[in-house]
Amino acid sequence: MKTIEQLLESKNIRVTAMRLLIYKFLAEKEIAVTLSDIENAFEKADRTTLYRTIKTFEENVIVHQIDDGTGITKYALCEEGCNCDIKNDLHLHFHCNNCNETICLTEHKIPQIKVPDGFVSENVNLVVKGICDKCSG
Amino acid sequence: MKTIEQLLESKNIRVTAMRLLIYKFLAEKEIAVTLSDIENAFEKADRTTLYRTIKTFEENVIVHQIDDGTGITKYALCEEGCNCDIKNDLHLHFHCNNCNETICLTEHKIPQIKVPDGFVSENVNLVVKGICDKCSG
DNA sequence: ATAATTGATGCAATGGAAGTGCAATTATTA
DNA sequence: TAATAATTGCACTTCCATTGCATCAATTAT
Ligand SMILES: [Mn+2]
Ligand SMILES: [Mn+2]
Ligand SMILES: [Zn+2]
Ligand SMILES: [Zn+2]
Repeated sequence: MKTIEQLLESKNIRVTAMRLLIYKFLAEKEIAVTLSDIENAFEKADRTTLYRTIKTFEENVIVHQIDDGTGITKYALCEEGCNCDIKNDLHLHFHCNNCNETICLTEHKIPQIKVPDGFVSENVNLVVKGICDKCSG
Repeated sequence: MKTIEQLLESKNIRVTAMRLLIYKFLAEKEIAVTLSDIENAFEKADRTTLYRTIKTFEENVIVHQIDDGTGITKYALCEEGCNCDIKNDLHLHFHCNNCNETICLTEHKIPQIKVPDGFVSENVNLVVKGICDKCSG
């Protein structure tokens, strides 16, 4: 079990207070967050710093981007040992139409999708919308 | 085989020159188009009119919206007899990473996606990215 | 036919999110 | 300590989506 510091160092990312805070924030949430979610959580910090921090995380496969169709990009921590950079490792995302939260269903791998002759599938984005467990209870 | 006029009238949408032109434009294209694609095709017309026309079409299930992950909303005509408003009729979309075109693969229905207990699936967005038939040839 | 009403269009402005240039600050290395 | 490199903050920009309001056109009522 790596510490956050070790994780960052292993990817040659300098350990800064901001990066640790944002990482912890993401780790505590179990849902995908937008940049403005982060912004609201860290009002003292500048938006650009938050933006660049999350981009640094993204480039280094610490978080992955989620396009859930709301038009606003969301981010979530990659799982231990996930291979978000490798096309076939993609998992399913669920967007709740009631509470508007988006979560990673990391257990649910995306089924193989057949495409017509001549088409080459490189990667797949699958978002299921509906009512989440908390809202359907 | 309905004329465009009949289609519009059947949905209580007034037949205007602009609406006919935009409908024909969409019908000629076999790919999904952005608002600025339409804008470029009708430089004399105002963007707002084009925008509202497409929104009118969307509300009346004449076109459907496609979120292919490029960040820009695209639109395509609904098929004859399609039920885009009914959740299970959704089809697959393919986005080409080479030519950047997005097309409807209307023949390819989305497989049933299982979600965990407590979750209710209402609708699914599935976008496959890769190389299209024209670009892979 | 004319007036009243409703809807369509055009212009201007707004808002939100994403992204960039540059200067200032902070951390690392020489 | 000095030189260097990376991070942060501020201001600004761009792009797309959306709205308010005035005007214009079409439909309906008188
Ligand atoms: Mn995820
Ligand atoms: Mn389609
Ligand atoms: Zn919910
Ligand atoms: Zn292509």
